[in-house]
Amino acid sequence: MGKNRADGIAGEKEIPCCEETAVHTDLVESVRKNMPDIDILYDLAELYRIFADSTRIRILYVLFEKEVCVCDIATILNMTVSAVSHQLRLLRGAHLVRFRREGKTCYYSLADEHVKTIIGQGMEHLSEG
Amino acid sequence: MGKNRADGIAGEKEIPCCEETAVHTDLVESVRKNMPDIDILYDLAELYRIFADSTRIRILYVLFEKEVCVCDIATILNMTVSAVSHQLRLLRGAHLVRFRREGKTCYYSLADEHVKTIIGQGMEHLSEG
DNA sequence: CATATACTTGAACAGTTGTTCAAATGATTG
DNA sequence: CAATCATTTGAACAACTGTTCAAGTATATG
Repeated sequence: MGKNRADGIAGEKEIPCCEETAVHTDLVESVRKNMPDIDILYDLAELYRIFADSTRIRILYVLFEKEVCVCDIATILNMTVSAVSHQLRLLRGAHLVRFRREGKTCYYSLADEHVKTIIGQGMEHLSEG
Repeated sequence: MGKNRADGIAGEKEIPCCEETAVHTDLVESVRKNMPDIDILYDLAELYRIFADSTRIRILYVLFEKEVCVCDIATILNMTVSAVSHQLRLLRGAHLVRFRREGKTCYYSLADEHVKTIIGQGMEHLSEG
């Protein structure tokens, strides 16, 4: 459901639609040519889903500062270590954060600059709302 | 729940944490200074939630081409008009698409360039995965 | 090896989401 | 104003999400 099942792009020739209007072949073809494969779009949606939670964004903002351990993130954000760990697992799965173990302690840091760019663009969009 | 309730940033002075490690005052202060208000983070998460569905991304890719009516989007993407309309309402609410009525027909188009930038950055992140 | 610490993992629960179906608008035409 | 077309809206349902709680690793230390 939420996940989504692709049905690809339909139609072939001129598709009569809203009577007057019609889906023209060249538009369908353009879309077909420029839209990435559904599997990629699925991964893309999954990537944005990771950003779609303020807890995870707050964790990322902590990591903007420096590399920190799970326990410190929990303390700073006033959350349980367990809740933080669950979220870090998702962030790790999306390759948004890096992971390093030093003795008993696990340190997390930002994976790359895209995180900052994506969040920056989002903030820009909001402020121009 | 999913939505999220902010608890702000905790602590004040040196917070002993993982015994050896400690949350230092300057880190807490840095985070407090650089992290936007929770209400803004909430809006930001809500914005990404809109991108977090491949159906909506497919709709945006159609709009990358040109301004189209609901019915045409439905035809191109092989969806019901109703499903498309529901998603367009969300996209409209996030100011990601613009809306124009001409007689019986409703035309939709991209609101601004941030949409393309955000999707572009996401695609870049994926391809460097 | 027993204990303690730092963290991860799994199950469970309430809350949220996307689609479908049916009914309701809004605008145009006869 | 009745009929039709393009679209929106509301209720309902299954599937998914984030947190909590309890139990499980992994590493270090006595």
